[in-house]
Amino acid sequence: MIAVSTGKISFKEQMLQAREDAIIHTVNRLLAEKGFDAMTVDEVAAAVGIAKASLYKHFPSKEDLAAAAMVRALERATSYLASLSDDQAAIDKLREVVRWTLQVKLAGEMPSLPSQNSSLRSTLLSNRQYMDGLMALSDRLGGWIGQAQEAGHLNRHLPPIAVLYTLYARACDPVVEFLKVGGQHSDEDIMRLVLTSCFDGLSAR
Amino acid sequence: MIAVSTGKISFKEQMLQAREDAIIHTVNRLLAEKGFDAMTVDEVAAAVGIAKASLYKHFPSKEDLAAAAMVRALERATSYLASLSDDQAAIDKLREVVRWTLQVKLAGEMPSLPSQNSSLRSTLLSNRQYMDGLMALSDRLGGWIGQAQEAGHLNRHLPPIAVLYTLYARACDPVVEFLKVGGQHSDEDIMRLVLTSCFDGLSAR
DNA sequence: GTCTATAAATAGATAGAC
DNA sequence: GTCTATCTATTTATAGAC
Repeated sequence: MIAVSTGKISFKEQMLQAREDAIIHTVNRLLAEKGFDAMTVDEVAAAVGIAKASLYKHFPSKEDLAAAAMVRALERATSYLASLSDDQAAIDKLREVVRWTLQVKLAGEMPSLPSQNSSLRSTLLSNRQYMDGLMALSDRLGGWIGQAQEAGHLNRHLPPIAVLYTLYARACDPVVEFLKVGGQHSDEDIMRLVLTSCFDGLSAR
Repeated sequence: MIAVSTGKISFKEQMLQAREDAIIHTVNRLLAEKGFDAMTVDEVAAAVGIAKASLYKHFPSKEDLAAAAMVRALERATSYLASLSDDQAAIDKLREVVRWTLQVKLAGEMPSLPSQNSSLRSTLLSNRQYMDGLMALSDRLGGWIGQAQEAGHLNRHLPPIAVLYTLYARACDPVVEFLKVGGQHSDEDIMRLVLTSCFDGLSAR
């Protein structure tokens, strides 16, 4: 049945896809709000408005729910990367990526997972979509990091992998939440502060 | 019964204290290893070698166990701060503090708690020892941050509170773990890299 | 595929004897 | 205070009707 589809089947598939989109959106929000451990499957089902058993027809486990949300997040990130003009210097694109990350985070839409959870970890490692998405993202960022180092814009003494990890870490930087709950700074302020400390460091220049 | 103690009572109290020390040490290790959510009270009791019910005679809840470990960690930090010479420049003391933090972390002895957990959060907020210790530590670091800014060593455009949070965040920086599991860098390398990106930033100088 | 109802397992906390 | 045994609540996951 390759390349054959009736309108009815397509419609059904669209409905299915739409529901899964809603599920993933809810999971994404809950992962951003309370994290993987505090998020319960009952909660997800209730928020989506379907029975828990129905949820398990779409995703075989809680870990797979989280994985689907992470795949979606990676797609959003990759999509944003593609929107950046090739005319910009690599260092500027990297700054823009971090800014975008902080924006998503401040909007409460950045899912974050505990790096210690082993069952979650193995699910992610065996998820091809996730691993491929992560590799694609890392390759692209890695390329820009190399370019920025060659151009003398990024510290050449830092291994590219360390730079990459440091950029990724902005997606779960607790400084953002701390400053936000402090209430003394606007979102724009927070982004500026974190961007400054990330790229320029704490020391005076 | 103030300032009165028999040898017997003192001995009993010493035994009690020793046991609680062992409990706190175990909790500290487990919090560093697997985090608060993954740590179970059964596990703590088994590791200490006592029954779970006995554990609950010492600490009324899992949250209080974690709080006790955090108080201990704050004491260790404060003790380290006190060991730093007043002759050093404030900026150097701050660098040393971060280096010490990374060392403890790399040794697998830095407990870290989820900032989202609300029951844990309220337990910590109502724990006087914890709050006092945190305040004392923050005051001291805050003083050094101010001095370093006045001396022109720290970026004056960053609010001291943002600097403080950024320093605290090194205690739960995932970059450290990522680089460590990568296996390509020694602990000394990792400390150098994280210290560089923290104080000097990713951008070239 | 969606539902209700329930299984199965886990974990925080406690009762009561000693 | 320490123990064994148990309670209670929660949560992941599934059975089975429709």
